[in-house]
Amino acid sequence: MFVEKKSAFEPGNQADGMVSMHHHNSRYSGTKMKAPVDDSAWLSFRSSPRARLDRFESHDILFHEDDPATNLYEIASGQIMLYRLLADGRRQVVDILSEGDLFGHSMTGLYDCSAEALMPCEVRILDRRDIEQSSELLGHVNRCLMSRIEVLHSHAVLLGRKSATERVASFLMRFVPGRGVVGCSGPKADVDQQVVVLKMTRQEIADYLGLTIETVSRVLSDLKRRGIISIEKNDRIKLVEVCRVCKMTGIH
Amino acid sequence: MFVEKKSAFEPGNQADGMVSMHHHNSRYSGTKMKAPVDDSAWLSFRSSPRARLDRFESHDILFHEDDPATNLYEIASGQIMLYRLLADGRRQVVDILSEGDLFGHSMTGLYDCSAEALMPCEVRILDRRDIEQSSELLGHVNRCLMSRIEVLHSHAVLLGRKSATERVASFLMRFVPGRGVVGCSGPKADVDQQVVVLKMTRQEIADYLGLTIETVSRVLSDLKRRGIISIEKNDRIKLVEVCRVCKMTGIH
DNA sequence: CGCGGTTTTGACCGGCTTCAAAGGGAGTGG
DNA sequence: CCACTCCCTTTGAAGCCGGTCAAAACCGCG
Repeated sequence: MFVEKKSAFEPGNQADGMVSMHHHNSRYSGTKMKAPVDDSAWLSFRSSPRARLDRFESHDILFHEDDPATNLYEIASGQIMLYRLLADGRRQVVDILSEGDLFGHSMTGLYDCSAEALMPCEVRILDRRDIEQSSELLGHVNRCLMSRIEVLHSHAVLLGRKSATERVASFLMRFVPGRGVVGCSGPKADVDQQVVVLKMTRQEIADYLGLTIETVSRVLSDLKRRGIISIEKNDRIKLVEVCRVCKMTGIH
Repeated sequence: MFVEKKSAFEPGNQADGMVSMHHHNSRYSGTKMKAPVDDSAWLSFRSSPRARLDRFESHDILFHEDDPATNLYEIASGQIMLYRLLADGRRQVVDILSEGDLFGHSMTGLYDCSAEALMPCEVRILDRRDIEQSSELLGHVNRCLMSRIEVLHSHAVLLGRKSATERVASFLMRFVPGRGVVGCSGPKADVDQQVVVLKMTRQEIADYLGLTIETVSRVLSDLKRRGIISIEKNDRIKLVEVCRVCKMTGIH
């Protein structure tokens, strides 16, 4: 079975410029992308019978840190977070993956982090050995890994050098199509609004941003008070003026 | 020209259990490594005339963030740091690379960070197009990228969730062969001592650990006062008891 | 010895965490 | 339909860790 990639602007649920985390494809994340790449070999491989499609519900754990790394996964739909734990229970969410992203690699034979579904997900389970044969497939895996590395670099900057407000602003921008992680292509239309649907609890956001739940909450309240966002329903946050949020990320 | 990988314990400069950053190969970083992998194709490719060997001095900049990503590099000897800057000058060192590590990949056509030599380095300049042909070569690149991702995950935990002391302890352990980044294999001998030679200034260490220069200095002074380390010469730090440092990393 | 750089130390401050309590929303049962 | 519970989120008050600013110490070098 092959699940067609959804556009971030399909009709129906995008009337007011809304976008959910669900629809944002981050595989080749963002705006600066080079020449288009031929991934036809990958497309036919992933839809071949060798790629089993599996389903996970919200908060299902696909694997734990230190489990034997048996599978390689590709997200067909939904979002997965990867996290690590310290011995005393401190948690750091190290990455958030979307449609098209690969995960479950390991150098050591053991997964280096845990993987948890942030929402109902469809996931393809792939066989490493199939991939190792073909340079086209390996090329695709390569590009996915490189993309991950660039995102992890951004995240290191966020965790190491940004203030709480800048972190939250960056986090919100992450879910604005074409303006997240990588770069800002400027306002897209006259109405520079965007509704972001967060499929993460405050605790998960905090663990991703290296903050506490209280700080995340306080920053969001503050942004609301200043009229920069409006919180429509705890997990639905409207960016009243995307550019203003963008300017708070610390990048510009 | 082909530079043989050096053992961390070659005779001569290792008499007192000293190890410099220089001799620590982190390519397949650490202890948990799975089955040995055949990299003969890579070894012969890298020593072919297509791989030009280049030399950089300490603090030479190989490329800047947003430069066109023309080259792919492999470190033959030395260490390179990758960093990103925010608009107001805040810097975050996102990775530190050693012998065997690859860098200079890009999804976007532009480098996503700057690269600076931490010491005199020999670097092989490779051609992407040569690599894209062969699945053996791509497999090697893949493993290097996966290894980077695991290190970046560790670093996210450090930046997001560790105290200043834990960060510095983790940093020091990074340069103890077989006990850094990935895992701790326990004390190696009766004398559990190790001299670490830092080829980074306090500023660079601070920018790597997401701290200020003053905090790094204060933590080191504190560790010295408590007899956990002794600072022989600003860039030569002796870990009096490696296990004690290890226990301060927050991992155990 | 004097100079420029880096590193260390000190004093103070502020942002984020911690601890504690109140608020809100969804689901359940009376 | 409302009361009650549970869990998550928000708000408040206080404390602390690390940042900031400033000065002293150190170190290599001419």
